[in-house]
This record gives sequence, structure tokens and C-alpha cells, in this order.
Amino acid sequence: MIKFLNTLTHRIEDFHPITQGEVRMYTCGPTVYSYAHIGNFRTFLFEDLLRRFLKFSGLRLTQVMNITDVDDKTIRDSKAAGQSLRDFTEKYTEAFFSDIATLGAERAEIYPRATDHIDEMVTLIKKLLESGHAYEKDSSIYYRIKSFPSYGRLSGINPDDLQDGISSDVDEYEKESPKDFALWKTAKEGEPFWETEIGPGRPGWHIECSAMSMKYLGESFDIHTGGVDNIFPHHENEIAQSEAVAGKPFVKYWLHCQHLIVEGEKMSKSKGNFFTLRDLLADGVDPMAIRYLLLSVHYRQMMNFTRNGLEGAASSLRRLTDFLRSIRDTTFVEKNTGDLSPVIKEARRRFIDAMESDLNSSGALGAIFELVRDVNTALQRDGVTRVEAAQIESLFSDFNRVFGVLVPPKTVDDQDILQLIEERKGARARRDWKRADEIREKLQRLGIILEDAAKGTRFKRV
RNA sequence: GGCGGCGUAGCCAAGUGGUAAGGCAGAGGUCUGCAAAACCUCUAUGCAUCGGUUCAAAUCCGAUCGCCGCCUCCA
Repeated sequence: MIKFLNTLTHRIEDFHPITQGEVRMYTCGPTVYSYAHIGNFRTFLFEDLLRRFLKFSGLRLTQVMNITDVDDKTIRDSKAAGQSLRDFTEKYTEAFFSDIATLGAERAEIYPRATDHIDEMVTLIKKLLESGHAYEKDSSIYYRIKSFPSYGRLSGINPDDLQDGISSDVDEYEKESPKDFALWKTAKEGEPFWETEIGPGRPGWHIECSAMSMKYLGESFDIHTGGVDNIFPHHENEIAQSEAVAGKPFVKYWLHCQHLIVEGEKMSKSKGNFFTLRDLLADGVDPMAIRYLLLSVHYRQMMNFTRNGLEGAASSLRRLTDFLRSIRDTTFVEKNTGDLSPVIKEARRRFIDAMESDLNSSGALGAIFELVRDVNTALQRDGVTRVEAAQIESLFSDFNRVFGVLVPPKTVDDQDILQLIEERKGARARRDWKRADEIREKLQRLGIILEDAAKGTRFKRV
């Protein structure tokens, strides 16, 4: 049974999709005004892990991830760049797709752009105006929080307790209550706007997610995710908007990913610890090590992203890939002293149990690594049978369907490397260790590690 | 001020009542021409501190200390 901690109830709950066998999920996507940073990717990869595990569990899945391509920041920065909003956001949208592909994330079914759904948003706003949940003030339109009694349920915030800080009202527009939020912002000089039935202007941030999620997933759907910072006000506002229109529960399970810090400090541009994927790749970091590291810590746990951790993740990953290779390279035995089948079965059970427990990825990895040790021990002692090897391959294949951290080894059989290995083989046969070591060292300088195994010499890149 | 989270070895981290998973790093050993990989052994009588409940607590309760988040359209 899959269980999730539901932000809405603060409880671990059994997961029962609204329609049996089918999951409809909305994951808050990027605001495309710059390259996404490592913290953003933690959330996106958490969503990818969730996506993969739901599918692995046999559920049919429709995932929608929005692209926010109009808001204060995209407008501000496109202006600064001297580009149209569309051209500007297109650049970062493409960068986003390219980055998540590098990190091995599967594609969602639908990636709706906010600017392609202005009509849907206008329709919602009109309904909110008609029902008295929204009001117009100086040509902008606001949501009246007082009109929605359960406002604050998700975040546990009582609107009356909110500090009326000066900064909470950054808009110069007038509102009935400072806590009310903008659904529609009237057109301003020099800013993009849409000519609509509710006047010229642009949407507020929250309404896009209500409009697009309901359009593609229906008025009630199963899962909605995002970073913890979205709980309030973004997701709270989405609930208020959507339920006021539909009159039924908006989302059944809310899942929120905790933030990360970098080298023990909150990530910020001024501290210089603000990493994009490109920064890390330029530093020679393996994207799969980043993926592994980000997935290895439970998603609700604050994680500390460090250089040290990245190196550790790369080593852990290498242990897994080396293990798989030794399974593939080994000569099977007919019979061995210990039957591995129950061990493999137990590892699979523990892996799935952990993942079903609110995506306990650390526990799941623990199960995999224990199997690795047990099988390596068997390999050392006896060897494995063909049947056992097939069971291990099958488990690892399932593991990788969920984690997606093992990439097939590059099959670039570099002719020069093979030739040098062949030459070294001859040298070793002649017991010409000097020449053999020269070749090893030469290749090592090129990042090629030679390993002399029972079945001959093999190489890997570091 | 309001709401919430966290504190487990050098580092990362699982474990929410039954006697401390796992990974990385480190030390010693086995194997190997050397090396790598792998394996074996070692590395927390203890889970921030102090009390309490219990036959039994890292796990439940209370207090204290420390760190952090949200309440600002930052994942």
C-alpha cells in the first residue's frame, strides 16, 4: 500500500486514487526567467521519482507540469534583456527541458504554458466575480479571502494572524483587505497585457495553476506537488480559487518537497553558493551523481548539498555500476553453497516497502546496497547461477525504472584503447611489467582505469 | 508575534516502543606481478541535554539548549 504524508491533513495516509488504477497529478513547474538552480531540481527530481514510482506500481498516470511564462519577474527580466516576453521565456523554457533531460527526468504528459491559457483563466475569474468571491478595484480583480471560510486549512495559517507587513502589499493597487490576492492585474504602461472580457491586463500568479490543472485534470484530482514555499500562499490560494468555482474538493493529496541548503548555508546569489546545473557540469560533475545525491535524501528532509556529498554520491553510484558489470562479466556456476533467491526476494520487498512508505528513498537504497554486498560476497566465495543473475538483473532493472540513476555504459569501443590493452596483454605475457605499467599509466592520464579481472582486462572511465 | 520542522559516528543518512540499516571517507587484512574492483575486520554501550512514562525509549510525554523554514509571487 502506497502511503504519503498529506500536507492537507498532516497525516500519513494510504493512497487511494479517485479513479482506481489511474492517477492525475499536477506538479508546479518552473518560472522561466533564468536557469533553474539546484534547489529547483531537487523538487523536479522528487516529482520525477514520484512519477516513476507511481508508474512502477502499475498506475496509469497523467502528469501536468505548468510553465509560468508571465509574472513580475519574467516581465522585468525580459525588459532588461530587451526581448519580447515570448522570446525571452522561450529561451529559458528550452533550457529547462534540456536540464531535466540531462538529469534523467522523464517527460510529463503535458506542459501547459500560462500564456496559452489566458482564456481559461478569464473564465474562472468571471465565475469568481459572479459568485462574489472576487471583486474589482481600479480595474484589477482580487480574490476576497473572507468569502472562503476554510482559507488557511492547507498551511495551518489563520488569516487573522498574518502580519500586515509593509512588504506584503507590494502592489500599488488598492485592495479591500491586505490579505486578498490579485487574480487579474490591470494593464500597466510598458507591460505586456491581454485584451479580454474582464478588461486589459495580465493574470495573477495563482490563477494559472487553477485554470490549467482543472482544464487537464478535472475539478478534483489526486496529487498536487511543489516546494514547501508554495504551501503558502500559492497552494492555499489555488484551493480557494478552485473550490470556490467548482464547489468540490480540489486536490486529494498535497505533497511538498523540502528545500536544500548548500555547504550548510542557505543558497543565495550573494553568498556565491547559487548553483545552476550548468555551473556544476562545467565543473566536471557527473549529472547522474547530482541526481543520485538529490534523490538519496528523503524529500521532506532538509538536505545539505555539498561538494563532499557529490563525491560520495559519485562513489556510491560507481559501486552500483561496478556491481552490475561484475554480474554481467561473471561466469555462471551450476551450483553454489548459498541460495541467493530468498535474499534477492527480500531485497525487492524491502525496496518496495520503503518506497511505498512516503517515498523513503534512503531506506530503498539501503535495501539495494545490502543486496550488493551479499551478492558480492557470494561472488567472492562461489559465484552465482544463471537464474540468480537473472533475478538480480530484474531487480536492478526495476530499481532503475524508479531511480533512473544507472545509465548504460558508453559503448564507445575506442580503438586506440583496445589496441593498447592488447599490447599490454602481450607485454604481461612476456612478464614485461615495465611496459605493462607504462600503458596503464598512460591510459590513467587519459582517465581510463584498467582492471585485470579473471576474464581479461576491462576498462572504465572516471 | 503566529505556525511548522530538525538535532543519530569524521560526513550523508534509515529507523517512530523491542534493544542502532545503508552509503561515503578512514585504519588493518585477504586476493593480485603491480593496481583496481571485491571480500573480511575495525570505527555511536549510544541517537542534542535533563527529567518522566514503560518490563523495554533514538522512538512516547515534559522541560532546556541549538539550528532552520514559512508568515514577503524564492522549489
